[in-house]
Amino acid sequence: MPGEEVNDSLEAGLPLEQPEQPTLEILRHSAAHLLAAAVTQLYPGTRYDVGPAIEDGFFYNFGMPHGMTLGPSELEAIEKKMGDLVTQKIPFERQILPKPEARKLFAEMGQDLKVAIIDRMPGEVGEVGIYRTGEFVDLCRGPHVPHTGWIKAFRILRSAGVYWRGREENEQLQRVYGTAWFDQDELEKYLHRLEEAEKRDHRRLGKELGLFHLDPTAPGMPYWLPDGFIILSELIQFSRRELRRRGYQEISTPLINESALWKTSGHWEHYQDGMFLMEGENGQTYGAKPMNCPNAMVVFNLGTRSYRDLPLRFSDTGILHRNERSGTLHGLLRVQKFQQDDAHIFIAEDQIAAEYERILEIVDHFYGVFGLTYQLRLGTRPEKYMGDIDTWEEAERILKEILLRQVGESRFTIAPGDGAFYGPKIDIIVDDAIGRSWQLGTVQLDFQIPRRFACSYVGADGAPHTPVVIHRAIYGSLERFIGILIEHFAGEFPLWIAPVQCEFVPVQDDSPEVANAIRDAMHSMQEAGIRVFQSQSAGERMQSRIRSSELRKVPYIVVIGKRDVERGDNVVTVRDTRRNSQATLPLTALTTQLVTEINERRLPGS
RNA sequence: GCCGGCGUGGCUCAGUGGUAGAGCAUCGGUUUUGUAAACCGACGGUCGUCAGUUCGAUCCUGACCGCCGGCUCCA
Repeated sequence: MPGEEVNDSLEAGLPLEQPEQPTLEILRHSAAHLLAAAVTQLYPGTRYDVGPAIEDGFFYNFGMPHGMTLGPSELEAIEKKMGDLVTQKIPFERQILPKPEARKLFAEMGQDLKVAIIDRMPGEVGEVGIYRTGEFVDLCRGPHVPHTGWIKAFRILRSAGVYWRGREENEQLQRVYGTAWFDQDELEKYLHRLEEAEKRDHRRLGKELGLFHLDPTAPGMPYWLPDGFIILSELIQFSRRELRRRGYQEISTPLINESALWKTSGHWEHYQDGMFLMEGENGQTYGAKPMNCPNAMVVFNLGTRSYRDLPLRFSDTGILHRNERSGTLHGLLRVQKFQQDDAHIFIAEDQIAAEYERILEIVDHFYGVFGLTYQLRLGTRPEKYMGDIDTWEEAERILKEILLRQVGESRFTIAPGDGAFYGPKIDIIVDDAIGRSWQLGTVQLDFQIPRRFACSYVGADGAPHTPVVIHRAIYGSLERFIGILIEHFAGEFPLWIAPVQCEFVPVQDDSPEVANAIRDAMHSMQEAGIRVFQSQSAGERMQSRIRSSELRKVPYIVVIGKRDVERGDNVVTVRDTRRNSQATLPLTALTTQLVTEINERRLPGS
């Protein structure tokens, strides 16, 4: 639901055609009007702004009288009032007015926010639509349901303070979010879906499965606990192997650098707010790195580089710190400490397209391994940018061309102003459990920073040239990537990254024979590289242990008891918790099966 | 940073202006069990922090810290 764009042209103008059957979108838009009608009735003097239908619901923004804010008790009253208006079956009445007349109407009602919308409309619009719902009048193109009685299944969900027109320097309005459906059953289903999504929440699963910890003494700076660390290191190991094969060289660089470095790179001027700064002994200022790029420039400059060395690919899985505004942190998905599978690739200008192609191939490979579907997004020149506009436009043109050629117009979007301060970028976007979009990987084109560090290589012509740099991260932030993975798999990870791959449960825990059999079995699986674990807690019943393994989402549970030992054939019964099935097979066969599943990086259920 | 909400034992949550409970987990004992919770008992909290109101505050007020939902910002 966040970041919804409100398009004025949809809000105001000539009314749209009424379809034969109202759609969900129409219903929700009408619900937004109903909400505004309720609020203006309850709180006279309320100024109303915009109220569109959004995914799964609707909202409306209000300028409340006397700086009033909307809390739970107000929301309850509003929902009740809406219910009253529903039973009255008030018709939505359409009217078309010349623009000046509409302006006058809203001005007389003191609805300055509506007047502002009219004033922002393009000059060629001569007439606008007005919808009346009893006393409530809204500037609107519609269409709407015939009357308020249609809005039977709705729920007010929450309120939020939002800046008028999304700009921080503007007045803050009160936004009320709600959801609406055609019938009660669909509403219930939606609320149920929200509950299900909550069970996949990576913060909840992270705690339940002991993957990571966020301590109040280090807000937004995750601790990786043993089981979570296994996931982290498996991902890094996988990436390392793939990158080495593709000609990357790994380096490691300082976490803290003196401000001189940041001044050279431009971070001092353009990114200081996002950095943690500290004093040095002699009064110098140091900053924890928010990005690895300046260090990569230092490494590049250590030697005389030739065009024959390019592309020169330095990967750096460094830990970064970014000082975020409080209130923006969110579990692993928005943090102040994270590790990136970062790399900086130094190339000649004519190598840009080919290198991008190679990188986008890696992206496709990596995301495919996890079964993640992603969107690409081109981020263009931001307000705070470095360098000259011509270079920027050239870079943006190159990236757009690459995207058009590689994936086609339908597979990417453009986010104006979303580029890094040193260059435009192509981002990889993935959704979380409740449909919020997050940027993971990023492939950024940079003509600026190498110039600032006076990087150069000797060209085939014998003359010095400035390299172009591609900053790229495939996972992006490992923290964020793992957060997404937790939700994507609901904690049921592919075997190759599952912290515990196989757990052994004894039927009797007072039998030395059983204990020995388990020890031997575990040993042989460990030798094959499988992460095995023995169920602890003496005195528990087998059922209780199985339950506890299931809750920790252990993929395979092997139960061994006296009967198995007496048979002496090394045949075990394994429970496949993902398929909820059981199989009886020789231990060696089980080992082979798991090793194959790990090596093939098979997805759960495939 | 802004708006709203929340902050009680390791976890999930009750509760009251007279300094607190439950279940799970942990620990001890009994049980030795064949595929999602055996039974009995014990330990455990200065109720986020700091001020204030009050005879007395976990409960009321304020500030701060953290968290949650949005806004803004971003990997």
